[in-house]
Amino acid sequence: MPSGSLHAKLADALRERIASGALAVGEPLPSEARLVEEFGTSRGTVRQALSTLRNEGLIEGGQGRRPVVRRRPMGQPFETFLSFSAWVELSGHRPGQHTIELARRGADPVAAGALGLEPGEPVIDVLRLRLLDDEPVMLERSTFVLDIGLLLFDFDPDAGSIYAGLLARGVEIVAATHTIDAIAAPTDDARLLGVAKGAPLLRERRTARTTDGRPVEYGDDRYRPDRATFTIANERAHHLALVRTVPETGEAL
Amino acid sequence: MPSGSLHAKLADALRERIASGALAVGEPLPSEARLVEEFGTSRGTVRQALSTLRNEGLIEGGQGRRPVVRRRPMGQPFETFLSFSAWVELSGHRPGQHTIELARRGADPVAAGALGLEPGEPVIDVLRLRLLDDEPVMLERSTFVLDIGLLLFDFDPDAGSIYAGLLARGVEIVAATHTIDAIAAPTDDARLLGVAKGAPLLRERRTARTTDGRPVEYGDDRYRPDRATFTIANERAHHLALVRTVPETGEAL
DNA sequence: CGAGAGGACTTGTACAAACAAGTTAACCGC
DNA sequence: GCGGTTAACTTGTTTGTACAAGTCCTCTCG
Repeated sequence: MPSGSLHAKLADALRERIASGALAVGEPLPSEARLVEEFGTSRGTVRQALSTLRNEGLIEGGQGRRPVVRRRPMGQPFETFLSFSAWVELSGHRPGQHTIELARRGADPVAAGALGLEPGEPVIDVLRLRLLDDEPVMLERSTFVLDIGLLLFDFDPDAGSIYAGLLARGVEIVAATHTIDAIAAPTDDARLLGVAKGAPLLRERRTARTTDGRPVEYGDDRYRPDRATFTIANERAHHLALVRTVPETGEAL
Repeated sequence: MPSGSLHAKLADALRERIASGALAVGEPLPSEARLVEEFGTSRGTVRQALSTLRNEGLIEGGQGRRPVVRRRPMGQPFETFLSFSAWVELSGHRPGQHTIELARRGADPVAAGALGLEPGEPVIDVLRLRLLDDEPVMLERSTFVLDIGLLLFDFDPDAGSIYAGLLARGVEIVAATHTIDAIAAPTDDARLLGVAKGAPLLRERRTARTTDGRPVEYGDDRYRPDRATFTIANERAHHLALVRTVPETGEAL
């Protein structure tokens, strides 16, 4: 998808070469002069494209030395973090889901606070059990504001990602705030996830917003910590990237 | 600290104005033409400085519209995430620590694996109880490679940040990988942290590296989830920022 | 054989000019 | 008064040129 401007097309082309492996990890990129020759643009445009890739963390290097392809492209943080299905597939496993409840009711105080509503205002609640290779991994409680949540009745939530379904209907979620902590499993959650009551669960609470900054979803996801963890890689100056990872099996609780 | 190049100095100057409040949040920056006039540079240089600030997330804006100062500068993610002391102080609380053990012994298999050593190779183990307003919040188990760890005997670990002490001795930790999950508190940990045995703890395991990529520390931090959580804010395209936050008091476990 | 000088190559910085495209506000006509 | 057009202003894109500074290889000299 060439995004109009020349430097964007050039950046896309180079990204493509890196993704396809035409430019291997650790390998130096063609020199700027070479790229100028190949793409028929000016050096300024080439440098603008390279600057984009540098900001994305795809390449690194210093003065006098050709930039090299970075070790780990570390994926698309946003989509990966937002979508359970996308994460599981990226991990090489098979995602699944079972919708336990899809209901319209009054908002509970916590969700109402996060969504900027009054408690009791009508919202759409979704309770889904998420599976990884047919085993329960996560219990997802989502609360959507009414107009967005009503769209959920239009498609099958068991089919796949809710976010993908909403996106197809024009609802674009572009920002979210996540809080991660740990809780003891209540009786109901323990039964659904197949763990003992009181066992530690990894909890991620989420407020998701659309382009205009309006919060449209409040989520409370509870993971079996032996099946899912969160991983963060950070480097000084260069920004953070966060992805969920599947811990090695056989790890003791 | 003007970093030599003109565009870096210009970026520093603008950062300074934002930090000092001379450019308030939400306020538009001077136009590029205005900055050219004021600093006596070319427009390309001005644009390069603005590009830097944009990448740092300090400003945002689109074509035809003057860029505006962003809502939250969102701090220094790396230092904040690395240093317990810095985080607590930033949260407006009083940090404290009590070193329980500082020992030289053979590396256990997990730490050895993370540090690229053979199990049993000599390492330096540190066990510290971290306090927030005099109450225990986190139990920190760190394993340092021998040459780095020996430096710890030179200064008082109870005085403050180990990272600050190491930095003063020329050990610069610039990258780390963090894994977050939840575990049930073992008997010893429960006693030290003042929670019931089996209570859920938020665990962060960490491998920290120096400039050359060599892993020098493996850490296992266990938090009381009612006193510390992890928060992530992400926006599409724009990268992630992560900070630890103190949850509101009185929140039920 | 090793160390150092030199030069070719590469990226970083800075300036200048011109046009494209989006935003804003004033202005004019109805 | 209201709506649409226009014009000024602003940022985005692209090209061109020149020099500075760092890297890497080669060649020479001791």
